Amino acid sequence: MIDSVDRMMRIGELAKRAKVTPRTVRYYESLGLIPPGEREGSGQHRYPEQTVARLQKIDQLKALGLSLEEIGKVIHLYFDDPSGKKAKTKVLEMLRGHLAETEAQLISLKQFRSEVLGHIKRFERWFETKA
Amino acid sequence: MIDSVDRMMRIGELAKRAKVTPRTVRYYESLGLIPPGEREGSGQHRYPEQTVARLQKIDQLKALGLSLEEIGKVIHLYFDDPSGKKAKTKVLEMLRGHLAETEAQLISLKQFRSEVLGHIKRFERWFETKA
DNA sequence: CATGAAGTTTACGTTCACGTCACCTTTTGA
DNA sequence: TCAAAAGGTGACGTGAACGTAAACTTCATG
Repeated sequence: MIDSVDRMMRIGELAKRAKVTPRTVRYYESLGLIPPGEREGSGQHRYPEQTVARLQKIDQLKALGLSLEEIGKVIHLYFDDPSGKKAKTKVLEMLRGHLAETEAQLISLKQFRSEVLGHIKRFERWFETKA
Repeated sequence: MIDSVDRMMRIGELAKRAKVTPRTVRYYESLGLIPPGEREGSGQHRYPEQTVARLQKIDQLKALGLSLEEIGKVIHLYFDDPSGKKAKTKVLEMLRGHLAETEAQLISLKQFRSEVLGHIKRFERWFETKA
């Protein structure tokens, strides 16, 4: 347990495991999306296991169409273990807001889908009348 | 008929009629999306009536979500092939591609929604056990 | 201990679809 | 005729998310 808890890795391994490039890791770190890797005096960073999951979560959120800036506003909710009622209340608030945004996105995405489908159907009808 | 056939206009009029800016006209021309306006020795361009329709068609395709690069691959079909069948077939292909992306996004967005709902429920349970 | 792989910082390059000067030439209208 | 309006060209700006090169330091291995 002790080993698995404080096993640290350097940027190359972290990047490979999260399927991103070291450049991306540094970029995200500069944006504060992932916690700064501890420096071992030598200047090299050391990252904990958890950071892999964090990078993967960022990737998931990106796939949802969120910008890195938007991700920055919510990513900590996934990894900070908030203590105290105030903190949790606030997290809950933010989650609800996040959910609302997600619902809104769902709606507009469905809207967009039906538009595209409409275009396709018009094309299909056009082909029928011509065939 | 003769008049309407070779009535030529300068970039300002063209732009106004197509509801774009002269900058956009030049940009599209540089990309080959519209045929180069004839130069009258003075260096000024003269565009035929048809170019208005071409700009409008570009706008329509943009509204469908096609990039200017994608539009470049099909726009000539609308004006070379009078039936427009080839063009529409190709646009249809592209739209299907876009639709596939949209569907994929919808799926992951729904997944994400249920994750967020899970978080909220966990918080609610936490509040219940504490209240 | 020597070397090559890996890591660090700095900083410019890239894509998209134009906007916005700047500076010069041509056209138009009173 | 002469100033204002319009046009032409070149080049830099925008914003997001990194890629890539350069020049140097540190790590790991035979």
